[in-house]
Amino acid sequence: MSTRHVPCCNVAGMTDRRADRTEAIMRAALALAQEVGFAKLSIEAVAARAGVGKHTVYRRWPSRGLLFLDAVLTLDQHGLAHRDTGDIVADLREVMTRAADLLGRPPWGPLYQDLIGEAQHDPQVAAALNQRFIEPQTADTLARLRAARDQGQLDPDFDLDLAMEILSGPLYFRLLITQQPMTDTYIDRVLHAVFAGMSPRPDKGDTTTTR
Amino acid sequence: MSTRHVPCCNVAGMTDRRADRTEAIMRAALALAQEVGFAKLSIEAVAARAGVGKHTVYRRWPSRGLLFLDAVLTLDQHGLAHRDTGDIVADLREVMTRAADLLGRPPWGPLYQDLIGEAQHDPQVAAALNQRFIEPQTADTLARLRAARDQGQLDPDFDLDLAMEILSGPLYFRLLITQQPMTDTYIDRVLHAVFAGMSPRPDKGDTTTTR
DNA sequence: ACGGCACGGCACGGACCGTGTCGATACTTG
DNA sequence: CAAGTATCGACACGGTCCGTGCCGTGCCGT
Repeated sequence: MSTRHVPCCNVAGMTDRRADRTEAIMRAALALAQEVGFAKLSIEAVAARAGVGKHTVYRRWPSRGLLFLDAVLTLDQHGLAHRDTGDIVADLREVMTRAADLLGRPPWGPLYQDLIGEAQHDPQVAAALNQRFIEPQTADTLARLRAARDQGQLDPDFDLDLAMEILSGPLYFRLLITQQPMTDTYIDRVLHAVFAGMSPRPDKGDTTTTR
Repeated sequence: MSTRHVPCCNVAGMTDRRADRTEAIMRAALALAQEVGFAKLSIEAVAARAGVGKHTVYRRWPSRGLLFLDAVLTLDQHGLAHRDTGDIVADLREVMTRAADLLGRPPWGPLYQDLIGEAQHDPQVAAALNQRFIEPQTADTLARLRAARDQGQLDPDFDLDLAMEILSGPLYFRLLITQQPMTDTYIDRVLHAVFAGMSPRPDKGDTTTTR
């Protein structure tokens, strides 16, 4: 009874045959999703591609959406942690640029988009996505903002939570709604808007407009 | 050969039997979607509920997603047009509040959420949603912002496009990602952040934080 | 050597898909 | 009013995929 009844995604520490199948299934799901998109992703096809019986998939994941979530969240999040160079805007810009590159462009962009789409239909996917990706990410951003405020770079009553959502919101709006590209200049515009209005130093820089 | 080959949703001007079926189908789709959600919405069930053959559905809509789009966009958009009372912030707040009520709460909230979710999988739905709802809405917002700038309420180099996306983005972020409610106080915080930083008058008001 | 467990393969009933056919019905045209 | 035509509902079809049950096999620890 060593590794039994582990519901899903407990890759670390599994040296079993079980771990091999789990990884094979996720890899197959990822490859197929890139080829045909999540909408046409079937458990049957994933199992076949992974060289695995359907049961082996169903034993691990209760739904197609949660399998897809696990597969997509294998993406490398290392670049999305904030450094502290002392310059809050530069540090935020670095992560925002990397996030836009990673989540807004192939190969991960369309998958991430599909994942959020599925989260709109399936509450379990939505909850897991928040818990396993969004919340850690926002916590990191908030910590960096709080450090900047403590260092006196931001006004003491700077609204950290709101700033985080104003930094993220427009990027998600572009990704999910208008589906325009998230360019570096756009990120700069957002940063300028937030930190010209809310920081103590009214340092006017570029107001470059794209359109 | 009068009303033939009208692809879809040409309700106005149809007095045919065709119009009756079209409306019956959309009503059935809407009702079923509210009951079981878009994920479990099948053409068969819609046709059965509408008392209609499947062909009658397929003749009008090429996909389940586009049918759902037409059904959802029957919502009443009247309250989402900006007035011009002379106070840009008040006018924006009015529409934002109404939009949050309409699109963020039952009965339309979950449907709108599902619709955006489907847009992530289906480019046709995404394009149509933008063209038929998002773009008119943003155009209206932009027009109101431009009027305010022309009236001298905003700085001449105020970035209108960006402001629009900073006003919308955080609300969509809450609707689609964190799924937190879009409260009136949150709308006020967003408005304050944008118009404290970008308007010529640094009129500090409420910095009410919810959490 | 043995017992248990996860495995792959296979088959099943069921839900929907998208299409085809057919006779009935309503609208258009002359 | 009558002939013609487009659309309709009903039904049937092959196909895909779902989720589950069963069976024989191979790997595992004991």
